[in-house]
Amino acid sequence: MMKPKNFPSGASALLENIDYFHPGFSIDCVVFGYHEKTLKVLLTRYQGFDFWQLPGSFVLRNEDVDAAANRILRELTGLKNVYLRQFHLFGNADRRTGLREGSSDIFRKEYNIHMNKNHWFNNRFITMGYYALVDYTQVQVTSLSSNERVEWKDIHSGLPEYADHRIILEDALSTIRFQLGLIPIGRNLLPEKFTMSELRVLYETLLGKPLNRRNFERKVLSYDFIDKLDEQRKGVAYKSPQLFSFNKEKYFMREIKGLHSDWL
Amino acid sequence: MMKPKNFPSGASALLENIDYFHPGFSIDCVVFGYHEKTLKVLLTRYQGFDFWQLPGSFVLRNEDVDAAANRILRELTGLKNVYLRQFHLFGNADRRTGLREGSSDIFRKEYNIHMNKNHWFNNRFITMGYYALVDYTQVQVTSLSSNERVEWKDIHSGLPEYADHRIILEDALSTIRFQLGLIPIGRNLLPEKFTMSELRVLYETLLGKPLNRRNFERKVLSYDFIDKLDEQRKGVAYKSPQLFSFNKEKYFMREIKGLHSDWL
DNA sequence: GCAAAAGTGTTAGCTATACACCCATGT
DNA sequence: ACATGGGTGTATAGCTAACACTTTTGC
Repeated sequence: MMKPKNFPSGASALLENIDYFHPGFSIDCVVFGYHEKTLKVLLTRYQGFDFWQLPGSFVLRNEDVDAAANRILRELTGLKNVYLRQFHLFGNADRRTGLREGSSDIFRKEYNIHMNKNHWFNNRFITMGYYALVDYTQVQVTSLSSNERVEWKDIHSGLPEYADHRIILEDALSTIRFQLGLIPIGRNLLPEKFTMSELRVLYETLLGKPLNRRNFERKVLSYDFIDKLDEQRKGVAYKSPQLFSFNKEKYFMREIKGLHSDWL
Repeated sequence: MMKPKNFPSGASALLENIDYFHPGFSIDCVVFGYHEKTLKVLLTRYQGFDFWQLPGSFVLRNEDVDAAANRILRELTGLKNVYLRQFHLFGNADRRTGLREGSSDIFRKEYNIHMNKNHWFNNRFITMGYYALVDYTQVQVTSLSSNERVEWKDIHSGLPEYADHRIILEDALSTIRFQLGLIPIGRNLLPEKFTMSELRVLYETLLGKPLNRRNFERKVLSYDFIDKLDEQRKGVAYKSPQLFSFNKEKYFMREIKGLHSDWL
């Protein structure tokens, strides 16, 4: 039962011995990316299962829960220091793990999971929902194990079908939509350098409505966390647009204080 | 190991058999009240322990986590339908339960907890932090068990000393301060009917700064979730002030949409 | 009458919104 | 040349913030 040193950084070890993990608890991650004017989410699919689910994992017995979420993201996308936040705990009494239903006998055999009814693995799971915002262009999608596929799915077409994962995703979505007007969003979803139009279209996509070009620019610049660069985007059609980037310190301050910190 | 019917609505049964509970997981509640222009928090103290802690509990194996939080609040305050929200999951690898350190041998003996190192009770705990906003005047403080004391403590003097409970409380506080400018707060902390001054002083207390009387009233009324009553507070010194109350439907809408739903 | 709190009006300055116009570039 | 997206100016309506004045009440 003692955990070996350096164990495990890859999730292939996930079920090597189920008792290395904190009992009855899991993490589910909703990883958002933005590409070609659409919002994407990373979904995974296990061999032998005919549905997509949110990437998730268990937490090691001696691992911080937040660290476990970061581990999953690193394994999944190759990225460190991802923007990753808790958004909701899903603790319904009838929740089950993703690995036990349908054709999950495969897993039981392969990973030597006992069917003891009193073992935590065969009982209710509490799961913490995390959402992540990542730069689509920087992500290298990697399967956590050989019997798993990971893909970017369009938020409007490919949705997870497993258990309550659809609810978890919806909840993550409404969380970021609510946050949109409260804290700055964009640094994590856009490349380092971006044009004002790209930022605006991102907001339009998330809000689902068109925004006034002129007024958007004025407002977003008034918050003073975006720097105008001495550079333009080349090789595009029509007039070369100005490039901007986020000022990390000022952006970070606004993340903490919120955009409406001056209320009363 | 099977859970008996109707078990337990009182926390005296809490440790009757530790395996009735979801392993390695607990709830901590930060219950805020407002009285005599100060913010208060409910703390508890177990017999044989020389420190105050946040009220908390385990979750029954077949109980929704949110339901468990509501159960604690009901037992503690006598109130149903309390404003109660998740705010953060505390999952550091070195977290321990509140019942094992110091003079906790009392508990081990009394409740027949085995010292088996592999038992979840003797390992790391993940705890979900909930905060509650309650009407101080409606609360009947009740101890969860005979060997426990529960008291309202001033937020600036009496602070919990157990483990990371101070951090959890701080976190709850900064959460409600942040929310203050985003969603309406007050309905749950104030009595049914209140004066504009009482509402303003509540905000001043939470924000820690004085607010302009005239402009506060105009702004808060402009949000249109407060009804002016045909009634005045009687028996107070000086001019009788106008009474107001929250319009439940409109208030509820603003809770969901936020005060800045018109952003862009 | 006076002090204290309540109730209400005014104004200068700022922000939001809508719209207008010109510019640069690839075809 | 012209279509398309980029860059910038402006005028109006509405809101904020600061302050001032009046009213009511208990002592």
